Amino acid sequence: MKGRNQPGRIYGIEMTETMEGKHSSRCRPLMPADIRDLRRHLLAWYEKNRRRLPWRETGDPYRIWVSEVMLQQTQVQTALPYYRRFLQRLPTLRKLAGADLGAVLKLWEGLGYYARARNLHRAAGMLTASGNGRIPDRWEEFRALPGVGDYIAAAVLSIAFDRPHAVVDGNVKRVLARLRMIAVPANRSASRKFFQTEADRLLDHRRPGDFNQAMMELGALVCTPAAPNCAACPLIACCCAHRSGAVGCYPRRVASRAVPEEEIAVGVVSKSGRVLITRRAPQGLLGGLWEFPGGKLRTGERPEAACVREIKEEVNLDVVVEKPLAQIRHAYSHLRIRLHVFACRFTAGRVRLNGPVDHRWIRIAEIDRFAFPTANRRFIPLLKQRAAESRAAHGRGRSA
DNA sequence: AAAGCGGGGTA
DNA sequence: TACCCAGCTTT
Repeated sequence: MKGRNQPGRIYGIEMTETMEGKHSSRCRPLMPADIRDLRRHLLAWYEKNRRRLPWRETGDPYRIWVSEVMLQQTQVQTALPYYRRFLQRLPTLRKLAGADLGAVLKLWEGLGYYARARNLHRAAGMLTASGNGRIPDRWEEFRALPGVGDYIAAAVLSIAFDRPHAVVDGNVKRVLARLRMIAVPANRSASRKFFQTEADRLLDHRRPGDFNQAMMELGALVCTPAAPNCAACPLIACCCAHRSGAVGCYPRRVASRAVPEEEIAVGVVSKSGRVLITRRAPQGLLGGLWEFPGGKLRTGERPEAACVREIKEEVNLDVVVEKPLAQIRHAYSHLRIRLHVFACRFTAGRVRLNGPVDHRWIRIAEIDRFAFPTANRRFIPLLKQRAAESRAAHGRGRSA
C-alpha cells in the first residue's frame, strides 16, 4: 500500500485525504473467490465481445510481436492498415532481418515513434544472426532484445507462448485503478510496480494470453477514459469505484507540463529539375527519416533568413529564397512546431553535411520512395503539383 | 525519476 | 484544447 497517501492531482483538481479515505473504505480486499469470479466473468465477456483483429487470428509469435510494437501508444484503428502492409511485405522474421532500414522506415512512415521500427529491425537481425532465427519463448532472452520492455515481453510471451506474465498498459492501469480505486498516479514511473503487483494477482495462469487481452479489450471498449459504459461491464459487481460513484476520479494522474512551441524554416532547394533532401541521424527525433533541410528560428530572426542560414550550416550551400510555399502547424506530444516552407534557388557551393548523415538530389517523381515525417508529408502534394505545372508549361513551350 | 520520442482520435 | 493511446530508452 506504499504511496497510497500521496495527494496527487487529477485534471488539476486536488484530491483531498477525505475523498481518498472515503473511497478506500468502500473497497474491501479481494478474496480468492472474488478473483475466481472476476476471471470467469472477464473471460466470458471477452469470448463474446472481442474484436476480430488480424493478430488474434494467428499464433505466429512474429506477427504477434509486430502487432504489439505497432500498438504501443497507438490506437488499434491507426495501426491496422500499417500492420497489414508490414506483414504483407515482411511476412517472416527473416524477411524483416533481410530488409534494409530505409524500407522498414518506409513501411512505418506516418506511424510515429520511429525507434520502434529501428529496434524491431535490429532485434530481427540479432535473432537471425546469432540465434537460430526463432523468437525466444522465455522472459530473460526475449526481454533483453532492443525495443522489448516489460509490456511487450509479457504480451508476446503470454499470447504466443501461454507464459504467465501479466501485461500492464494504459488500459490495464485504468481498469485496475477503477476496479481497486488505486490512488497512486497512473502517469508516474514510481507507480508501475504497484499496478504490476495488482495485475499479477488477478492474472489467470490457465489462460494468460486471453486474460491479458481481455483486460485490455475491456479498457478499450467498456472501461474507456471518458464516459465508461459501466452498464455493460462484466466486472461491475466487484468494481470499487463504481460502488463509490467515483469512476470519473480514476485513474489519478499528476498534471503534465505545458508543451513548448518552436518555429522552423525549411527550404526546397531546386537545381536543374531536382530538389535536395537530407537524412536525419539514426537516433533521436525522427531518426533515419528524410526531410528538407532547415532548422529553428533564432529569436527575432525572420523565417527567410533562418532558412538561408540553416541551409548554409547544414549542407553548406548558398541559396536565395524565391517564394514562400506553405506554413504547416504540427503538434507532437512534447512540442508544437510551425513550419515555414520556402522555395529556394541554388546559387553556389558544394554539399558538405553538418548534422544530416546523407543527402540526395531527387526528382519530385521519386519522392515517395523515401520516408518523411508527417509534417513534411503535408506539403509534399504541393511540390508534386508544382512539378506537374512546370512540366506542362515546359511541354507547351516546346511544342509551340 | 523524469524526459524524449509521433501521430491520430476524441470530447 | 487537452487528454489519451496494447511503451521503451536514455539521461
